[in-house]
Amino acid sequence: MPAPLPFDPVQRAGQSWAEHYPEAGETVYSAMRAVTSIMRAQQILIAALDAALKPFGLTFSRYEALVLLTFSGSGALPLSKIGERLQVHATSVTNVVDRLESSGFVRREPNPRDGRGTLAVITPAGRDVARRATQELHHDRFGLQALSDDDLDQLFATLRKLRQDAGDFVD
Amino acid sequence: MPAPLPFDPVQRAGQSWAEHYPEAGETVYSAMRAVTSIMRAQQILIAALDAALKPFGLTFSRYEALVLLTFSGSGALPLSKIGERLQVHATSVTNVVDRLESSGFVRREPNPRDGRGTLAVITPAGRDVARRATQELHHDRFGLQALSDDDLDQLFATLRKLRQDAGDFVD
DNA sequence: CCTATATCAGCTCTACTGATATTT
DNA sequence: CAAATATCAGTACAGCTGATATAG
Repeated sequence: MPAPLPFDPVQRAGQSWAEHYPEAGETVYSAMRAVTSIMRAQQILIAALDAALKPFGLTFSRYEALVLLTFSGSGALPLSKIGERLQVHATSVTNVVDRLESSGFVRREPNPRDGRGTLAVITPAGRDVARRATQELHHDRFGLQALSDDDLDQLFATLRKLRQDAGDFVD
Repeated sequence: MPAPLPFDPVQRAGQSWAEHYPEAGETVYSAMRAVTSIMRAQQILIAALDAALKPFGLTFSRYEALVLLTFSGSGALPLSKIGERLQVHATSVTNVVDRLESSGFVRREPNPRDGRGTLAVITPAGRDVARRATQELHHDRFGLQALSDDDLDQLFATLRKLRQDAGDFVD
């Protein structure tokens, strides 16, 4: 890990932006700072989460899929439903389930209600690792120890507008 | 693009979390919603930005590096400085500069002040594409049209705590 | 001698496109 | 027949490790 900078690089970028694009206006500088902050925040969080999950043989993507399965009554979901809920591409679902399957955390079964479909079914080992990994992430507060409860709820509320605008859901 | 869900999947996940981990407490549900929202927001934004930049032969990473060069007085920066400012790994800087160089947007020069180092120097074509790409991103408000100026500034302020906590900078 | 800079080979991961087999 | 489900091959990208050559 490199030494910290003696200044906030995003703030500095915003100042440079204002100097070089004076006609753009404040709203553009605010947007630039926000988008850069989100990119960097995601990078920080995914690194922390993946590092915390590595001892369990999971990445955050695989963890999300596994937990979704524990939340379903039967521990089984069609792959299409997993993609829908986690907002990931069908081929990415195939990939994630492939890896969870080769780790022994899920198995595939044909969907009895739809001959085209496949169910991902969580195994006892999958339930166990999900439980232990969740305990760890709860302890880490999902990497967000630096933020207050109000910060967290405000982030959710604000980014919800963005997700809604992007067409993730109607509500 | 798939049909929108009739509910917010992050909100739904938060409810499931509270049901399945009742001992975890509200702060954990808030953290879970926030982290999931940040992940999804980044995915939405990077897709929009990369799509907007594709006609220019740029990705957002390459665009950031290019703009940083336009901000330096001489249009030249050591690769190490680029990595420091954009908070990216040295090998990633090499990769980004490789691609900008093969697009003709930058060239490499030995650093006259440090025999170990290399400068990335922006070319006239690089300046031109940076200018046009910036115009486009300003018009798109960096993909953040859904958010108000207050939302944007609040996001910056909140995520700044996270970046600071992660050791990006001291201030 | 130790550290910093940059590169390279090699790997993992996610995400996407386009094509395909199967079933509804 | 058209649409949905899942897979597969192939590509692009970012991110990392470990090793290396060079220079401060």
